[in-house]
Amino acid sequence: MPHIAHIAVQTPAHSAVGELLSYASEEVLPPGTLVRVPLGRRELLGVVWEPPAAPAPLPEGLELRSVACVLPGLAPLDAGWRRLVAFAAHYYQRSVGEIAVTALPPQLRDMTAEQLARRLAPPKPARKSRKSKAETETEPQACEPVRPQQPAAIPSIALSAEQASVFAQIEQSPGPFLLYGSTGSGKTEVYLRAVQAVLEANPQAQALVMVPEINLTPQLEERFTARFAPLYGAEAVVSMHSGMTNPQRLKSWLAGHTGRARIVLGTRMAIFASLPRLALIVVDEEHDASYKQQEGARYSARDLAVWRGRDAGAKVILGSATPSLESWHASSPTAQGGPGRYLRLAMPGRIGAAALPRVRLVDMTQQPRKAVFSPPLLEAITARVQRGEQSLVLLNRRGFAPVLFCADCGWKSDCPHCSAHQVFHKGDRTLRCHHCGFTQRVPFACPSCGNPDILPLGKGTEQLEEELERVLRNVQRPDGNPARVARIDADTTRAKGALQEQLAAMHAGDIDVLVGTQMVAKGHDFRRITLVAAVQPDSALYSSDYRAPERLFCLLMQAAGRAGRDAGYVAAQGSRAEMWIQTHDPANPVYAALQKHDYEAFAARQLQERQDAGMPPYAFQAIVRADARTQEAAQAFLNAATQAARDAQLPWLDEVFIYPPIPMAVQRVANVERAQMLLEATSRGALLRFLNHWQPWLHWLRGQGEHRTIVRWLVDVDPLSI
DNA sequence: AGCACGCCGACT
DNA sequence: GTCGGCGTGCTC
Repeated sequence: MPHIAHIAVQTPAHSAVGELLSYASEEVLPPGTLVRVPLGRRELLGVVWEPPAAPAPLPEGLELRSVACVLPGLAPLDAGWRRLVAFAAHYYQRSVGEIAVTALPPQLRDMTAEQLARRLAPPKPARKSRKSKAETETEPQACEPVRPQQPAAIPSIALSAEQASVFAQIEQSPGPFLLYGSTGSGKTEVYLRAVQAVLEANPQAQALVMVPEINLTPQLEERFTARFAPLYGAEAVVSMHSGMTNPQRLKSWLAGHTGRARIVLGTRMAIFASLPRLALIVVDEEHDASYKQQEGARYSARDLAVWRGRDAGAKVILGSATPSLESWHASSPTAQGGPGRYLRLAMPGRIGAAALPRVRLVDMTQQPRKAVFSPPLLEAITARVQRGEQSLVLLNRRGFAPVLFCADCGWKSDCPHCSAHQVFHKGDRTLRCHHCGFTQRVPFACPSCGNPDILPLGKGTEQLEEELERVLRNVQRPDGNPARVARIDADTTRAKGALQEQLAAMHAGDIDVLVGTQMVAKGHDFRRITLVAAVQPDSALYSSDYRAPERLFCLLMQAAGRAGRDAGYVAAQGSRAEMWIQTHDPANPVYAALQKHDYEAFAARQLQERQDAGMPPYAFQAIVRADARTQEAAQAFLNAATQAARDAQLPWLDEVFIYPPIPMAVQRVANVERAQMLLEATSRGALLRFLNHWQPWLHWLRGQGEHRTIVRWLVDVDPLSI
């Protein structure tokens, strides 16, 4: 007699198809088993789930179909992984199936049982020669951790007193920890030690180490491989990020799932890795916005890390020089004087006694108008080129100019599909919309009035590079060669390996001045930079987003951290590392705090403001967004959704404040109008429970006649920008 | 979301 | 006469 299996499949987030689908199965399939099931005319990957407490009755007249096959050779995904998936689905308002299937390596989705079996089969020795037999005999079993007879000399560095004290606390207490250490204080060494400790304590333990960006994985991999491959074998360290090919991702995933991988390094997606023996999670640069997924299921890998760690009994270390206000708040003593939820561990010192860079503010209201580079900044850069030191110039805007402009008729290079300008890219003579990708040749004359003299308005990295090349043309390095300027942004690093190549050129000293977007402000360890300049950081101060000052402060602190990382080098040069900021508002408290390198004062001030205004982390938010052909239709949907919640008197509604819908900052993208509505509550639980009750109504509303025109709707819990 | 079926315009 | 446009509807 066949059994009923409840399977999580990737049903679309907003379809009427229910959470778990029921299938017939000859055998009892344990939860976590990976199966392929028929759905309509397709066959999909699914995960067997525990039966729901109250099984929904099958729709009338629907016949149960059978599980097509069980994927062979794979242990079921364990209960910890399933709890994580279930929690994320519940918290971020998605279906279990969507989270479960997207958390698996993509290749698994369209692999047949035979293909997988072949993939899992141990590679057959080509020929049974005596030599190869001898080799396979001495080789350890694939599933056993590779352990040399005698542990190789551990290439670890002696810890500073600060590092040692922090490490001792990580050993002694359960965490979670907020490792608050300034750039260059040696946080990575603490991570390495913490990982080493858990791997030594338990021969099966696994550690997960996350970084915010793909770009940062190679250097991380290098350090972890250098430290741990000699001890546990090269197989023991694997990476997981979206830059890998599908076969690579499958390989890493299998290594984690089977326990062969002891250390998994990756970006936010790695939080969903199957790690049956997880003992430690490290979230480096925990403040970074990249940990929040911005499409599909909008999860925060950092927040999930804390949850997963607690659930799995694994320690969690969140590290940052400029922690998110949420984490800072969570690690502060409570109002009653009790300990915070996180244990804060501070490492204020910079390794090697390198002083933090001196922060210099240039008051742009006192500088020649229209100059991108103030004369004193140019002088400072020039002097550094002449001394053979490197400079880094930061501007968060790609292209040559953000807009083209006709002074005669007022025409601007607006994107025809978005409420945004098309950016002028001089390199390939194009106008490009950074929102929808629409690209055109640059017109020879104003398309509106024929004026041949259309002007670039504002500055992008391309223009900075060009201008620096012009100004530094006659400046010589100590070796007599002319100054060399280079640029790193998404445009110059599109080709595979291009970024690594350019970074190598920077490390080799082939570049004197590097212009870049925030891509280069994060994490890279340039030894010979003694000057970092933010040429136009002000715009973030006038943003409507209340998190903008926090983001700006973090970015500038991090950028400042790029300067003078090699104390010996800076001292030998007889100079001091400097961070230059060109601003029209030098009195702004963000810059004042930066000048003193005083994150704590900045955080205290920001938190006070947040508390006064009743904003996160003192309140909890969600956004409901609707996209439609017209702004009216999008807002009408949101208004109707609010009305439906009121009419139905949904539970918890009283605990939630629903703001009226407003157009998004970029109102139209690719000819779709976008509107959003903010929800606020003083209790996370109330907000969540309300959303869970509301969701079916949003589905239902979508099907009602007048709202059929809606392109999509979505919920963003704990949004990062509003 | 896929992937069907279904009913009307310009082409080998 | 077909190829194909995307509107509507269904999937355990």
